[in-house]
Amino acid sequence: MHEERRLAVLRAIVEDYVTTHEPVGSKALVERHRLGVSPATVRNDMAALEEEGLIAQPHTSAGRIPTDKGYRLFVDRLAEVKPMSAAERRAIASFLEGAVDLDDVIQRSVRLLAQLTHQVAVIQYPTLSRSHVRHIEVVALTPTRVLTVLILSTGRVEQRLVELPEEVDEQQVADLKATLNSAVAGSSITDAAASLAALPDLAPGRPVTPIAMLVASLVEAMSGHRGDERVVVGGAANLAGFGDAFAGSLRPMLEALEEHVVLLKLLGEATSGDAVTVRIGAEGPFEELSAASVVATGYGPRDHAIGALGVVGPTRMDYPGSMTAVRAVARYVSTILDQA
Amino acid sequence: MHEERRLAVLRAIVEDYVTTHEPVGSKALVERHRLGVSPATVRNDMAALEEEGLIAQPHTSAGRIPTDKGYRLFVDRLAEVKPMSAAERRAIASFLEGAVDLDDVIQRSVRLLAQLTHQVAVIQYPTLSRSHVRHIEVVALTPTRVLTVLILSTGRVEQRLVELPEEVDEQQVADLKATLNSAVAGSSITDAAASLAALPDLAPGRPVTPIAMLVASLVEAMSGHRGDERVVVGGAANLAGFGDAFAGSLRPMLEALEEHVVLLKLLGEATSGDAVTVRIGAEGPFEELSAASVVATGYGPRDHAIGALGVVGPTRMDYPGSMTAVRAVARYVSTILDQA
DNA sequence: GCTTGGCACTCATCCATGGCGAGTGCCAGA
DNA sequence: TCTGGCACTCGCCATGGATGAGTGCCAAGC
Repeated sequence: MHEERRLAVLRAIVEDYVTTHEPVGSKALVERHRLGVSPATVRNDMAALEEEGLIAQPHTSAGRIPTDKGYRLFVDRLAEVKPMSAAERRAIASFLEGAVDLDDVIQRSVRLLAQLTHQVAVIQYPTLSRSHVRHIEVVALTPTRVLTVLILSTGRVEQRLVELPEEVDEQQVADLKATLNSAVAGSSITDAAASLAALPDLAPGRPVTPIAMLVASLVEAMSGHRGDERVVVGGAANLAGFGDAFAGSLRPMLEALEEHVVLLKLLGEATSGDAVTVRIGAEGPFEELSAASVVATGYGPRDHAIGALGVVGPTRMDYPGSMTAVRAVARYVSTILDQA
Repeated sequence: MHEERRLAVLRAIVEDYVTTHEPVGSKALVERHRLGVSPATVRNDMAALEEEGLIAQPHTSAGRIPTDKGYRLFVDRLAEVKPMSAAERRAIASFLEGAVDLDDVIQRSVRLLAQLTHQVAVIQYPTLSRSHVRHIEVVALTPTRVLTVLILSTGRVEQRLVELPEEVDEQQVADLKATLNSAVAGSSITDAAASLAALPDLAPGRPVTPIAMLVASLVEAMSGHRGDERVVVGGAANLAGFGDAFAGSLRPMLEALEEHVVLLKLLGEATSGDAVTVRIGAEGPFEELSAASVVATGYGPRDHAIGALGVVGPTRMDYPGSMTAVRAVARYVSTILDQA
């Protein structure tokens, strides 16, 4: 009943399968890992592991491969944190430090993450809901054409062009801008949206319609109607490398990656807490991704994640390595966004 | 020497191969197309076509498939313009008319095009160089932190956050903004960049450094350093459908699609003139895409394309259909951007 | 009671074989 | 110039046996 050794065998199976991509047999196992026992013993352990549903054989006379449940146990209890090499740390820092704006940070991060893990990387833009308003700008381009610009603490900028039914003059615009800023600057975006919704009533003397329209455009921008849906995918080419793992299901995979809604839900799950979340295979509600695992985590200030990032790969991926990379990149992104 | 019939045979071969994806033999050809001659005759014609390098056999006892040269001749001289059905027109219109801003137009268009052609669609954002400046906004967020916003005639908005080494006050900002707008509003972006580059010298009385920095950020934004590189890809999932055509070369394909520089060059070629450009197989300088064809065209006001869009697919694609779809979508995008 | 070597057994993979059939090229006749 | 006929080529597929990796079980040993 050497429970320990059985787990050591499971770990060895996972590690070997992840590197070779081939079912691993008892003999190969004892050769590659110094388990100190004979293949026959390992076979007995394997039988027990199979009984527990942690490993399986693709066909009768083949070696074993881990099941989703096996990977789960591996991730939860067996995986050791893989430290980053100094070289890797430096690579990350130098890769990201040249970024000039938010788009650039996101762009670079997604590439970096894909490159580090050799998998498909996914990054969500900072959520509007967790950020607060830094400034509101209102610009009259023509008397009936006004641009509203919303600048958020995350560095994100949302703008809306509003076509007005009647003219407004410079003074009105300046007044409105002052009113808006004093009302909402500094408050969280949800509070701000609420304050704004109450605003037009407060100024009954002015022509109601244009201002209401402008405020509406801001509220709409704040509600993040479209903004929140932004996700960036990188390293899709790595999908080709997974070849055999996704043999038949390449199309659903690609579709899921284009279907940002799915990705957002996936990343949303990872946003709470600051630990790295691992979703393995068919765990969770996404059938399209039942052959894939997701390693993700939130980024942003401690316990106030404003976005999430992660990687998507075959279930037979290098979990420790991916987790380390995801954690490291999230940390860097957090600090960069913080100081911006 | 029935030159005509030989070409009819070529056309038939292309059409059959495009639909069946299998080498087409002489017998099948006379059955499916009323050529009015026997298989034997067709075989003679085929031999001649092969002699000319327009078709080829994958192996000795197989049917023929068109070569790149064959497709080229088909596209140039044989393809008939395929009219759009009323239903398709309506689908396009309804698909695009709900768009709220530039991002949305691009997003919807790329999806639409992918859906219409069942291929990978690519759209370039409107180029900066062809547009002109509508307005410049300068906002001091804090005394040392200024946001410059550049609003272009295409609806595109570029913003840059500038960190200043010394403080500026409201008045300076307002002055600068007025100066900038009177200097460049309405002029083309290239002219504007030139004017701005000359500006700082014109105001020797003011603290030179902050203003110079702001102007520099605008010039940088205008030069489109990063802005011009924006391309959106849609329908990558359709790659999976090409399966056999790209069997081994799926990875390079995906890489090329992520490598926006390549796509931009590709689309750049199509920007001149308002005809639909077709690049078949290894034509052109992109080895990564030697197994693919590109159908693209510019969009924007007549003879002043401000961007390009198109589809990428296997050489054995439905050229007439793709060309029609690309042309139609480009036209709709042009009108929508024009009225925005 | 756990471990181990031995052994029979299962099956996927590989390769050679041979039949089948699609498709061709050529030729003689209309 | 077209057509039917005919021999020929060659990829595809199903068959079948050899191979070998890997297993499960059992009896003996520590």
